[in-house]
Amino acid sequence: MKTDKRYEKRKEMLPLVAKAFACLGYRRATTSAIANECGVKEAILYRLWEDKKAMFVASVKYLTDNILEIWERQISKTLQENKPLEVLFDYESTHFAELGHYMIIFSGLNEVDEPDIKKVLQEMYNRIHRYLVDMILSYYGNNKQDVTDFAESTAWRLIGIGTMITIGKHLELFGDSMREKMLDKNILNL
Amino acid sequence: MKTDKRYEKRKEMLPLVAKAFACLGYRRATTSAIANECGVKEAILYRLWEDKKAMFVASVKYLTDNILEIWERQISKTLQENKPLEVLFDYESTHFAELGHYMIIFSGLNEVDEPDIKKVLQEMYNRIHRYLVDMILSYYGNNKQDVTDFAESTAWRLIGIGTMITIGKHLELFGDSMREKMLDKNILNL
DNA sequence: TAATAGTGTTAGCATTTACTAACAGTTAGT
DNA sequence: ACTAACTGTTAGTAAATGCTAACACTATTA
Repeated sequence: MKTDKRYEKRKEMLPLVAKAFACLGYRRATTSAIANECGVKEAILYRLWEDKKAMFVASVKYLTDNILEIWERQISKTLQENKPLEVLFDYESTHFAELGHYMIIFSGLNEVDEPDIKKVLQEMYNRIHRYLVDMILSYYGNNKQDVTDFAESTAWRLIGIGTMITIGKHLELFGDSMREKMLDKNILNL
Repeated sequence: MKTDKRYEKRKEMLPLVAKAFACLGYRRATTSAIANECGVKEAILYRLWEDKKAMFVASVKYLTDNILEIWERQISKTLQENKPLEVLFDYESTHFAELGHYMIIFSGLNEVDEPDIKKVLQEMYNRIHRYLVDMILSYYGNNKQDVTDFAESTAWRLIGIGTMITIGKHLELFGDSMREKMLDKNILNL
């Protein structure tokens, strides 16, 4: 039926739409630029999503899934030898910002007066935060209240540090060695 | 002469121009919106600055000065009783993101392919970073190499945490108590 | 007073941009 | 084969936006 086909098509296009947003940000990713990236005409995109905002919302969701999947895969790959949190630190300290998923967030933050966009960004941050919290808790193997508090604030801090690493890379503020120092495991009092 | 008057006018308008950019971001701050905020017509702005980009660059510089001045004032106010870094922590843990100076940065990050914008953002980050590094160094009262390394990476981390606090406030991700925990002095191993 | 420079306002231009109508060709079901 | 739905393309529209020309008015200077 109609909806089935649309669903398929959306699934096929979404990575490309998301890529356009991730490279250009919300405003600069004009509908024509997105269509170009997808190798189709604008009218086709508008048959798959109601408007540009809907394309953006779908892209944020997609990229969130994407990041968590990559982390998950990376962790399970080396689960035998290392603790998850350490794997994540090692991975991110070298790969952070490689995917270029960040522009979409910064540009989205400028559009928060659109409720849909605000909501999807909240969901994204909360999902990533929850994932990190769980990992920190399992690292310490403890669920007492004060540890939970520590895990939650630490998780937010880690996301912040990651953001700064991203900005630093984007603006060429510092090099690889600084990036590694910023994500040194010592900052967790390990 | 001509330039003198222009200089005066610019100085008078700049805080309002900056406010428009800070509230709306680069793209949403249309020249008409900026002019509105200033209570003048667009043509007048274009007699003071070459183009919108120049207005933005001037605004970023202005806001950087502004932040550093506020910090400086806050520190000198309580210098007798506390160490500068602690004052800054206390101050920021309650006031962070109050000035709303952040939108201008996020929106600027989407325009980095404009060399002027990239440059002014780099300068801004480097100035703030240097300021924090000096403060951390003076806190530890030591200039050995490893301490410098620590101070530099810690300063970037602090800016990152501040950024996350800002985003958290903007997106209503967490409340005041979390903000305080995130900027707890313990994270400096004090 | 006359000439020059500066200020404020209007109107508008050229371009971009999100979005759509409509048509031609194709596929699919009966 | 015939109808109906879908796909791809063209062309275009209405609004927004960065920016400017040009005019009337005022202040300044010679």
